[in-house]
Amino acid sequence: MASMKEIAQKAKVSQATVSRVLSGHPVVKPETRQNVLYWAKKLNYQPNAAARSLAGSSTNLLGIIFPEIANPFFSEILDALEEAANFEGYQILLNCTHKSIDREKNILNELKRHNVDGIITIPVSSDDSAQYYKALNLPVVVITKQMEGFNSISVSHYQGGQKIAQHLHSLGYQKVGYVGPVNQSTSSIKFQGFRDFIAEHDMELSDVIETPVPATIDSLVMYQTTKEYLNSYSLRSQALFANDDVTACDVIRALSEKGYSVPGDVAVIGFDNSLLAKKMYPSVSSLSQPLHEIGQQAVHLMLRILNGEQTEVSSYLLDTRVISRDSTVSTITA
Amino acid sequence: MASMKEIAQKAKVSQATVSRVLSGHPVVKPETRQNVLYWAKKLNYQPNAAARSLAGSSTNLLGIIFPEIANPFFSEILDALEEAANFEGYQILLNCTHKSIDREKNILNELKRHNVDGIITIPVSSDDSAQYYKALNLPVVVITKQMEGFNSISVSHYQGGQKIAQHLHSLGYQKVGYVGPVNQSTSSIKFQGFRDFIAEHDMELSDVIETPVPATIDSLVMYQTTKEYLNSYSLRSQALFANDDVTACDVIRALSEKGYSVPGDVAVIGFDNSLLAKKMYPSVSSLSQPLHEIGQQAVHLMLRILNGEQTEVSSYLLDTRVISRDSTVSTITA
DNA sequence: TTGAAAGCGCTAACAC
DNA sequence: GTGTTAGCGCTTTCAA
Repeated sequence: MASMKEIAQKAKVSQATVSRVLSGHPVVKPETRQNVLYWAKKLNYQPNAAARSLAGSSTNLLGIIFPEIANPFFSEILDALEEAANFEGYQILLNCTHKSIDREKNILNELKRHNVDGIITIPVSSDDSAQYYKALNLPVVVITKQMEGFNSISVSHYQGGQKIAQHLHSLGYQKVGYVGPVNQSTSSIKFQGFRDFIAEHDMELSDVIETPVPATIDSLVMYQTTKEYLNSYSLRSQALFANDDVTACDVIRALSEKGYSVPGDVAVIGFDNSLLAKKMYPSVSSLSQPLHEIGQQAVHLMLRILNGEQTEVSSYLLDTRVISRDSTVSTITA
Repeated sequence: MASMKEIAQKAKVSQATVSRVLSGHPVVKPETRQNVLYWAKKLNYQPNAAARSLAGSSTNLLGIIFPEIANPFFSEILDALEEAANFEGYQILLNCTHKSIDREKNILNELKRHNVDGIITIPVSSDDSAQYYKALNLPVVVITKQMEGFNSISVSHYQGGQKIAQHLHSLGYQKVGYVGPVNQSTSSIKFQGFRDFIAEHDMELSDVIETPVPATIDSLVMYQTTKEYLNSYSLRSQALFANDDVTACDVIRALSEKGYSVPGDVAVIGFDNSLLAKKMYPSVSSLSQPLHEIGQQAVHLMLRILNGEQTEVSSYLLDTRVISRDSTVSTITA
């Protein structure tokens, strides 16, 4: 690969001048600049990232930490993240915790070695992960959730839960239920918003189907738990709020297999508005998180931090809205 | 961050000795080694990747090039790729072409700058992309398709098309149709296998719904094209082969909206066996590509190349099989 | 078995 | 405006 040295020789200037030209330093004489640029182009010069990094400049590397990739919710965000980062001239180092805090620690060490300029992360735990990120002393942007003391881009899960309840309320459903984890961080917040709205309106929480947090997207645990519940109890709800779209799909399957029609007998609404909700037939109503925007904003926030334009820590909450589809209001003509 | 120099000072040896110990050079005296390791651990030493790279060793960086991320087919492979790579101590530089060959060229330059050890890619075009990869002079592994002159891990799309036809044949469907692009590389090969099987058996290709290649996963073009076809012609097929699972979902929606029941009136089968096929209700029959294995094998093949254990170019074809689900054989009790 | 020293390609401070 | 020079943290000869 062509180096600055070669360009310097061809252009008959010093290597420092080449550096000046290529890093846009203004003092160079126009014709010298032209000449250097000519040779740089001719030799298809690509700056050596390692050398740049070593010599003290930035790496233009962003570390990305996700719990899981093969989940439409995450992969849509990743898509946006990649696009925004590359547009801004950054490369992405992709890492996956699989929800293990030990993996997360290792990843953090790896990213440190590679001198990433910053990290955009969905941390394993909002409580336990914080110390490790703090110790890095690097710009960090947390996404899809909040972590005390860190910049974040997310949505209000509490308000999301409320909006879901409100949607069901506006459709006239009075007895409603919830399917999902009840103690896990974001899930419990959604649930709380949901319950609070119910309590304040003429509604009743008729069923709570508590599920474990699934380890991977392939887990059948939400389906199984729902199926068992339906086998053991008679469902009292007219509408069910599923903790996310994956769960919603599983709930619809379980209900359908037990002979309930959706939404005829029971309405179902998910959370995230990921690909699954859109592609299912009947399509699944869902609370829309602006996935693309989360990715984009995360990158832009990171850039502001790197440019010193943003120094104080802040949490940005993006807007959500209910996307009403077939699973709560049928448009299907029988 | 602790450097070798610091360790050298603490351990009272030269920096060269520290390097020897940490890179596993055998000549070091055991007690010296122990001492150095003690300090390395104590200072939580992390080797500086840039310095390593610059000093001539490998970067442990793998470039990954995908056309798109927010597609379950790709994101499942990416998941496996990340896991295998990290397990082997490699970091992944993720890049997305969005099916543009210009983007692809830029990405290749970016990866070159970062001195990646190798590239695992789904090239934009099996014909036009080749030259740019060749020019890099880096180890390349192509996945999910084949590219002349390059190592690859994929499945036989021709055989896949045949297996689909065979599956439909074995279920007694005689009039069958196809939905998807007919001229695009892999799609046309699937279609050819499908047609050849039909020609050799007592079957008839009754409908061909040609669609454009969708630009993104959010494209509604397959749905729309199918809907228009159904509006214009009366469907003659008893079963439809959809070019991939995303298309299958769209086809099921279009059919259902037109009053066809699936599989009662028309059976539908997809290709890839991605998340969508599994999570849909009714679930979608599909030709299973071993997505996890493709990712894993790609990384392992890359390692063999990097270790000089594999020098000649070869194409590996992994096994596929039909996963029979609700959309071809209903298990749903009405 | 260990140390000294060169050099990877670049940035940035300093001198002219 | 431009050249010279000193590192950045490591790997790798070459000597001792």
